Amino acid sequence: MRMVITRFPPSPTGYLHVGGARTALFNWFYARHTKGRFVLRIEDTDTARSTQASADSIFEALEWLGIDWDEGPYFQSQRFHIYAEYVQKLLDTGHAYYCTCSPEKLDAMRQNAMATGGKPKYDGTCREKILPKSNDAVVRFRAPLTGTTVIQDVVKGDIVFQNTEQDDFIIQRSDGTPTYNFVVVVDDITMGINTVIRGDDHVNNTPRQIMLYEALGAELPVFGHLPMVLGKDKTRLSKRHGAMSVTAYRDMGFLPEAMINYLIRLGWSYGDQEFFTREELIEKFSLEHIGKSAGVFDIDKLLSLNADHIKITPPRLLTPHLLPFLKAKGYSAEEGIYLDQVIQTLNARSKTLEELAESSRFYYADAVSYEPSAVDKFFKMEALNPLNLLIQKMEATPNFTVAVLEAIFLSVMEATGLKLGKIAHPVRVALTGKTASPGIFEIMEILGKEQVLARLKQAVRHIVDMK
RNA sequence: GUCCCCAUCGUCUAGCCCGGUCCAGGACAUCGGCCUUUCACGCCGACGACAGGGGUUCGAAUCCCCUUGGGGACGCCA
Repeated sequence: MRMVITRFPPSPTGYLHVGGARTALFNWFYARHTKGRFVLRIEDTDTARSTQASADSIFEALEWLGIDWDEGPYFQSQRFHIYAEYVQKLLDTGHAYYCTCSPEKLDAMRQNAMATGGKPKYDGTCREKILPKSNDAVVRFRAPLTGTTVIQDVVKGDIVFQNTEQDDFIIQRSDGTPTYNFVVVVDDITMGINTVIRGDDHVNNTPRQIMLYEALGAELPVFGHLPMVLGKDKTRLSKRHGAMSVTAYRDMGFLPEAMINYLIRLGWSYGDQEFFTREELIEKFSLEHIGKSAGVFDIDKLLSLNADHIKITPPRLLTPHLLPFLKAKGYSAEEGIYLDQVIQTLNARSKTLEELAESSRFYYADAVSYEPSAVDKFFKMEALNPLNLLIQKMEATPNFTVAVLEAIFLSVMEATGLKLGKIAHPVRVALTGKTASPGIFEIMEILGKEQVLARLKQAVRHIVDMK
C-alpha cells in the first residue's frame, strides 16, 4: 500500500470560493484519513490574472478552515524550467511538434466546426510538417488519432472517450509559457501526486492528461471527479448566488467546523449521520460514498449545522471565534468566566456567532434600552409592587445565586398572590429590554447583584415616569 | 452544435453494485403539539420523492434501452 498523496491547486485569480474549498477539503480529509500527504500548489501560469493578494486570501481561507499542508505552497511560476525540460522531452520523442498556425486561423476553424455541427478541433495542419522552433510557434501535443482513452474514476466509474474527439492541443504558447493541461501533469508527476480529486468540470481535460502521462511514461494517478456545487436555481454557483467566498461565511458568523461539516456532507455520506466533528471526519471520510450527482448549496442546512456546532463547542474554544463579533459591536468583552457564562446561556439559541453576539447585548451594555413593544406589554402599574418587593428582598440578601433568587421570587409570589409569569416578564424586560432572553434567574446570577438592582430600579423609575 | 456526466421528498441524502426485508429511511426547511416565566433547546407528530416510457424478471427505486430534464466541457484560462 503506497502512501496517498493528494493536492489542492487553486489559481490565484480571486478568493477561495465554497466550491474550491470543498475540493480542498475532500483532498485534505482523504490525505489525513489515510495518513498520507497533502500538497498545496498555486497555479499561477496565467501571469496576467494571478495576484499575490489572491494567493494570500486563499491561504487565509485555508487557514481558517484548518487545512494545513505538508508540502508547498509551490508556485508554478517558479517552475518554468521544469516545464521547458518536459516540453523538450516530448519534442525529442516525437510526442510534440511546433505549429505556426495563427490564432485567427484557429478561430475561423472553430467557428466553422461549430456551425457545421462538429466539435471544434485543431485540424493538424502542422502535425506532419516537422517545423523548426521559431518565435511565434506554439508546441502541440501529438495526440493519438485512433482508439479510446478511459478514465477509471473512483467516483464516476469508467468514462470512455473516443480519441477522435481529441485534437493536438497546445502545451506551450508562442511566448514560451506552458499551458494548463501540461503543467498539471508535469507537476503531478514530479510531485508524486497519486490521487487527484477535483471538480468534475475537469473530466473533459482528463483524457488529454492521461495521454500526456502515457507519452511521458508515467504511472497514472487515481482520479476522482466530484460533482459540482450548484446554486438555488440549480445552475453553477456564481456571484449571482450571493456569498461565494469562504471568508464571507466566517464574517457572517459561521464556525469553520460547521463549514467543513456542511461542505463534506454535500456530496458524501456516512449512512444517516449528519453531524461530524473534524476528528470524526478524519476517522470516517473516504472516497467511497461520494455521490455522483451535483448538489445545491443550501444555507439553511449550513445554518442548522452551525447552530449545532456552536452548541457543542466549549466556551473557551468558541471565544476566539466570537470575540471579533463582540468587539465589532463595541462591547468590552474578553476571555474569562463572565464570557463563558454569557456563551452558556446563549449558545443553544444562536444560529450564528453574529446572532449570539447581538443577543448578548444586555450583558455588556451599560444601560438597557427597552424595546417599545416590550414596554407596552409588561411595564404596567401592576408590575410596580412586585418589582419593589423584589428590590427590597434582593438588597437584603448577600448571596446572589439562582437558588436564592428563586426563593425570593417565590416569596414575592406569595406576598402578592401573583403567578410567576406576571413577575418574570417585567423583570425580563427590566434586565434585557426584550421579551425573549435566556432564563432570568441565570441572567441575574451572571449579571450580579449590583447590576440587577440598578436595572430593576431603572425599570421602576421608567414605569413611574410613564404614568 | 459536438462530447462527457447526472437523475429518490422543496433541499442534502440512505437504499442501487449483491433485485424481494422499501406502500422507500434520516436530516434541513415548513406546519402542528408537548415542555416552559419568555425565546430558544429538547421531544413527539404531520406534510413530502423513486422524472417518463419501454423491456428483463414470479418480483425493480435497485438491471438494460429510449425519451425528457439538468449540469459540465469544447481557449495560445485554470
